[in-house]
Amino acid sequence: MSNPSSPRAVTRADVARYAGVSTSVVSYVVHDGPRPVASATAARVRDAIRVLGYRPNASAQALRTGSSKMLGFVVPELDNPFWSEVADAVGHAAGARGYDVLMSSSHGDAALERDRMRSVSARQVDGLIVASVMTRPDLSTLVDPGLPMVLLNTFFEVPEFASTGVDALRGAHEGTTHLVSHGYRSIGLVIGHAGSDMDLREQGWQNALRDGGVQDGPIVRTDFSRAGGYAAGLRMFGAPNRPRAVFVSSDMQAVGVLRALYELGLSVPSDVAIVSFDGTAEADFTNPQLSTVRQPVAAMAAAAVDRVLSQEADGQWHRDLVPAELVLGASCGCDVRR
Amino acid sequence: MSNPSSPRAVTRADVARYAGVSTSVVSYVVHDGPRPVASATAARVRDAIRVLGYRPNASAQALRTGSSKMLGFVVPELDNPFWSEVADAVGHAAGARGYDVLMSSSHGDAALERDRMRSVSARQVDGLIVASVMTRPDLSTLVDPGLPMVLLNTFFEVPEFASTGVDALRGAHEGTTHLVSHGYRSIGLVIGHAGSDMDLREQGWQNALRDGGVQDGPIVRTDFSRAGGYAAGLRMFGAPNRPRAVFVSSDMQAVGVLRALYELGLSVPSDVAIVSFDGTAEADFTNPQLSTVRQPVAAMAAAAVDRVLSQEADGQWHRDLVPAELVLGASCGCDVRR
DNA sequence: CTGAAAGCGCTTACAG
DNA sequence: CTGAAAGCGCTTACAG
Repeated sequence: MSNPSSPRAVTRADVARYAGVSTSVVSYVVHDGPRPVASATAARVRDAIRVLGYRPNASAQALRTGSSKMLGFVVPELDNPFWSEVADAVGHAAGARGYDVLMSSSHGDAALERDRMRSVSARQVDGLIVASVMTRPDLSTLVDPGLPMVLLNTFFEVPEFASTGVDALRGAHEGTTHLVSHGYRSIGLVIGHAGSDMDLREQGWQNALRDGGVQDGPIVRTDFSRAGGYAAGLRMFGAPNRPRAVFVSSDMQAVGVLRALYELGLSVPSDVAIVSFDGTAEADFTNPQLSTVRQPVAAMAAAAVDRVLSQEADGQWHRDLVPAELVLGASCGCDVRR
Repeated sequence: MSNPSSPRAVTRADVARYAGVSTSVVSYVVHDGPRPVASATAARVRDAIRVLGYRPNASAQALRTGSSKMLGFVVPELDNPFWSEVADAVGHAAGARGYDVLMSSSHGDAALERDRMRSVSARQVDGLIVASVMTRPDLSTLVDPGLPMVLLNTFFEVPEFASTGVDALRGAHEGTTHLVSHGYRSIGLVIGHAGSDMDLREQGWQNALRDGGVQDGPIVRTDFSRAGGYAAGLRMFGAPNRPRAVFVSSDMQAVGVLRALYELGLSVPSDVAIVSFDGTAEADFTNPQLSTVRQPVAAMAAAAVDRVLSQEADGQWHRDLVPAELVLGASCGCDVRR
């Protein structure tokens, strides 16, 4: 497919010829081993590399060594701010360790996710990081035996698979407890669709209410999107017995709730107080600024990369649980500048 | 680096052995050519492939054929909503044509961008799509001769390089003219830092004012970010002679301007009307919804992918100019629902 | 219709 | 310290 008239790329043989050495020596210089090279010879080789603009052919290296120095990252949607922050963080963490990242979007579809995992793994990636769209990933058929794999941002421990995720139970508890501490006695929940198990964010909300001696507020289940939050907001706050506050399971949904409240003519936080979950950059710039339970995206990504690069495929598995942190804006009713 | 105890991946030789044919025949079946295979034989091979779970080693294929079926995409920042929408679109467009995408962030740094381009190109990508951080990319030293390359989202024609970009002059003109048509006679500009040339969005704003018989409004130059827009907003609207309306060069900046106006106690659109540029999903959900000049991101990405895949490295170059479209929200003062 | 063989560009054990 | 050679897994021209 590449242009037939294009000049052939510079190979190790060209460098060897130019420097008057064997091809082995070129490799020894490039990798600084495994055999020693006389410094004068090495200097000649380095010169040739510079002059000719030689860079090793990564495909040949991958074929020969069995390692591509690439990681695969399968993500639900790259155009969702939360996921794009995660993708950026994965790219940073991988880059810091000398790895490039092959990113692939599953568009939130389980079948496509499986497809992308297989296709990425055929590219000889050294590891696979998957933000699965499945709540409890059915991964028995997915895994390429011997390919290190880590699930990123799972809210549950997934037996037999390495996984990294936030402590959502604790985070949701903290966010909801904050609303309780403001004195609100009626606190609703807008929550994304989970699988058969109860979402830990819902569990955390419920626990916090009970711990605070507050009755369960209304629940609206919806998509994890701005549009989903908007629909949920109209439903929850268009009703006569609207709650005084709400905990929302993602920033994107909270942005939709804000729009709904705006249209309904309700003010935040004086009519309705909000705490959401994620801590994206977008939440820092809503009006008013969202109080939100921040997922430590950079730490999660780094943990996932480290885990996948150090993984033993010997049946051991680990769960890296990272802590969430409540970041106060003005939407909860706190007396902050914004 | 891969696990030493991991089972060796299935190769073509395993399939051949299992099916009782030569390795050549396996390839013929996989690719449906170039030599014919008896249907009974082909069926046996397909069976073996299925049973063993064989997938061709992409590194070996890339080495042998010179084509990796991968495209490289170098992007300033993956966690910026506009760029993540572009990245998603590039992924879609490439996937539809059978290509995976190696994404790499330059973090807005020209030196790093060069570095990423070189590293991606060493991976035998079949083409390189670059959203350059340079206003007028100095690419003479960057290009890998023979590697098809396309610049994405350049606002200028870049001689000697294939490029794809939006018709920003026309788009900015249309957005500003819309403000003029609302009757506003004082229309400022918040514009990102460009290079030495005048940004076409600034030019379009200026042309529209002059065409409409309106005096030039104040200009504030700032970063292409929410924080940049916020600072610009405080400066432009905290002053006594604030303009009645403003054209903002990106949605992210407009989000920052909205925050500044919120803090200043000014209402949109009754005190200040806004039209911005980009048309990201985030702009659809600000309060009020931003009126914005939408870049057709999917079309741009598709054009860039098509161009890079069809490129002749024969010295010809093209510019694909895609049209922008004004999407009306409520921030301009239009009487729409939101 | 089928198969043996060359060669893509590397790394590295081995011999000198 | 240096180099000739094997082999990673493929594709495809060539021979049968």
